[in-house]
Amino acid sequence: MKILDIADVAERSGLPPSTLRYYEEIGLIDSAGRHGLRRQYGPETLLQLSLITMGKSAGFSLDEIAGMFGSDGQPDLPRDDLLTRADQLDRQIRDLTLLRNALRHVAECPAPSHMECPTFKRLLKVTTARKKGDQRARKKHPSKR
Amino acid sequence: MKILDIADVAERSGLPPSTLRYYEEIGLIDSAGRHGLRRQYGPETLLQLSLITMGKSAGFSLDEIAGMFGSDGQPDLPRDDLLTRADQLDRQIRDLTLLRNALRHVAECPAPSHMECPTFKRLLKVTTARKKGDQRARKKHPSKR
DNA sequence: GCTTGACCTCAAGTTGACTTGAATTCGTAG
DNA sequence: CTACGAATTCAAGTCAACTTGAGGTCAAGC
Repeated sequence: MKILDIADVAERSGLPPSTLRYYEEIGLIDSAGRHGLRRQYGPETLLQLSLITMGKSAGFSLDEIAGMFGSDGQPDLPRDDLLTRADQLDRQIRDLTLLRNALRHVAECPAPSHMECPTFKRLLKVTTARKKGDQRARKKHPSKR
Repeated sequence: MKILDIADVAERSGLPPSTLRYYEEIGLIDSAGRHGLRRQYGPETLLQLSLITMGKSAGFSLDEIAGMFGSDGQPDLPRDDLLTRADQLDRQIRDLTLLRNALRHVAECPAPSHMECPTFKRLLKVTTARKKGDQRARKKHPSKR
């Protein structure tokens, strides 16, 4: 079964057809052809959609994701950029881990006020030490619409 | 130095004053008072802002964050909910780790086409196996605006 | 060969999270 | 006491990422 129509892809990816059309419109994915009007997709589309979904949950914008993987799904960034992204992710993973620990902690800690609890404060202190220069750089590449 | 005015908080948190006002407007934070018109904040606000920033980077909406921590910064969810959130985070951390590994891999792998590379495909396969029931449950708690 | 249902297009609407701008109000330095 | 600069309010604007709706099209089953 090499070819999937939009309903199949929607079903398997969990994304509504409108979103798939939208992603195609902004050049994030490509359809393999049409059956009548109906869009048909190759199986690699499912992988691309996984990448996109992962990227989104990583906090990347669709624009940034489009920058990481061309519409053919091939990563097309220079090595350095990819590694920079990976480092960003490392930081984010650290933060999430912290947040998770904080949540688990407050779920178990019997202290009446968590802001008083030394463990909790320690958890927070780490992330509080974030400087102000770290806003995500706005990339303004010519929107390909 | 117990009390900070909005400029200090902006400086230390890295958030613009407009955002701080906005957060206050939607009930996410509270100001401790005014000096003339100027908002003054207690030091705990900085911690709350860290939590908010972490939560955002974890992909939570401001509404959800408001649900996790009351405007006093005290977590006020039942234990079970907190643990559920923590589990969500675990999954997300797994995904991000995967994505990071994928990025690092393609930065190093010499294969001409990554979609052919077995290592890359294996990395993707894991997340592709996501079913469709997993949309984040829309919580419709009465927006407190 | 006609109906039907799922898909199509295109424009417009929505939501969340802010930002911007005009007109106004203070506290402080001179 | 006046001027200045920074903060204030409130309405409106912006941006990304979709969704919705009206009106049209097709291929497959009957």
